[in-house]
Amino acid sequence: MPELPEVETIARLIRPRLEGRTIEGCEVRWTRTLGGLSRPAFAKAVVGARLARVWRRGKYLVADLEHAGRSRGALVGHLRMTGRVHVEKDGWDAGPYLKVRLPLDDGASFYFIDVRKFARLWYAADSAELLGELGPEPLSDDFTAARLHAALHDRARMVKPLLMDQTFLAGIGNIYADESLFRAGIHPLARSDRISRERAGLLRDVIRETLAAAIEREGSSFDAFYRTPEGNAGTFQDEFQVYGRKGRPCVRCGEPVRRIVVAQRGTHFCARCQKR
DNA sequence: ATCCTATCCTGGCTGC
DNA sequence: TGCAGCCAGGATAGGA
Repeated sequence: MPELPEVETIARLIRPRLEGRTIEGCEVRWTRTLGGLSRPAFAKAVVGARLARVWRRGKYLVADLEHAGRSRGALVGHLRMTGRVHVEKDGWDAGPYLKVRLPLDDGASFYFIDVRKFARLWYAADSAELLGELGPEPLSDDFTAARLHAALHDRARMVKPLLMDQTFLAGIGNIYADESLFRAGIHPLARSDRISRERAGLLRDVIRETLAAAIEREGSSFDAFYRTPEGNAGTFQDEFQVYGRKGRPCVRCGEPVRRIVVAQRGTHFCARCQKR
C-alpha cells in the first residue's frame, strides 16, 4: 500500500511533468473521490489553475495551485490502499477504475485512478486544512531521537498502532511499521512509555534508514496495486525482513516469523528478536 | 486515554 | 470449474 516511500516516489516522478502546467479541464467519474465537494465546485476551483509546486507530506501528495501568479489553494491527493496516479498523453487508456482526469495545457492529462474508491483527491483553499494535524516528517531534521523518546513517553499506547497514527508520525503504514520495529528489536505490542531512550534512538535511526532505502528502490510492490506513475514496480519488497514472511525463518535468528493481528492489522514479527 | 468495532470497497484468494 | 465467503488495509467515527 502506498506509504511514505511510495508517495515520495510518485511525487518525484510526476513533479517534472506537472510543475508549471495549467489545468484546462476536469472530468470526474466518481464524485466521492472529491471528498465532499460537488463536481461543479471542484471544477470551478481547479480549472484554469497553474500547478506551481508538487510535494509530499506524510502519505499525501500536494500540488499548490496558482491563478495569475496568486496562490489559489491546493490539490491534495491520498491514495489510501489502491490509488494510482499517472500523467499521460490524452487518449491514454486509464482503464475502468479512472476516477478523475485533469487535462493539462501540454496535451497530457493527470489521471487519478482507484480500484477500491477509498482514495481521495481534494481541493482545499489551504492545504493545512488537511495536513495540519500530521505528526513530524520522519526524514526531516526535527524528527530527533530525543523528540521521539519524549513523544513515546507522552502516551501509553501499543507502539505499533502509535507509529501508524499519522498525528504521531507522518507516513508510516503497516509495512514500514513492521519492518522498522523488527529492525529496532521492539515487539509491536510494547507499550510506548516503556521504551528506553537508547531503544527509541535506535527506532528513530532504523525508521529513517528503512524509509530512505525504500525510496531508493522506488517503494514496495508485492501485489497488483502499487506501481510508479511510469507503470513500474518498486523493488523494496525484496528487502522485507518480516512483512509477508509468516512462518519463514527470521533473517537474524532463524525462528519462524509470526503473524498476529494488532489494531485490526496483520502484524509480522520475530518473537525471539523483538522484546516487549 | 486507550482500545475495539464497523464502515468504506473490490480483486483475489480459500475452501467446498 | 464455479461460487460463496472471507481477507487485505488507511482513515475515521462511535461505543466500550
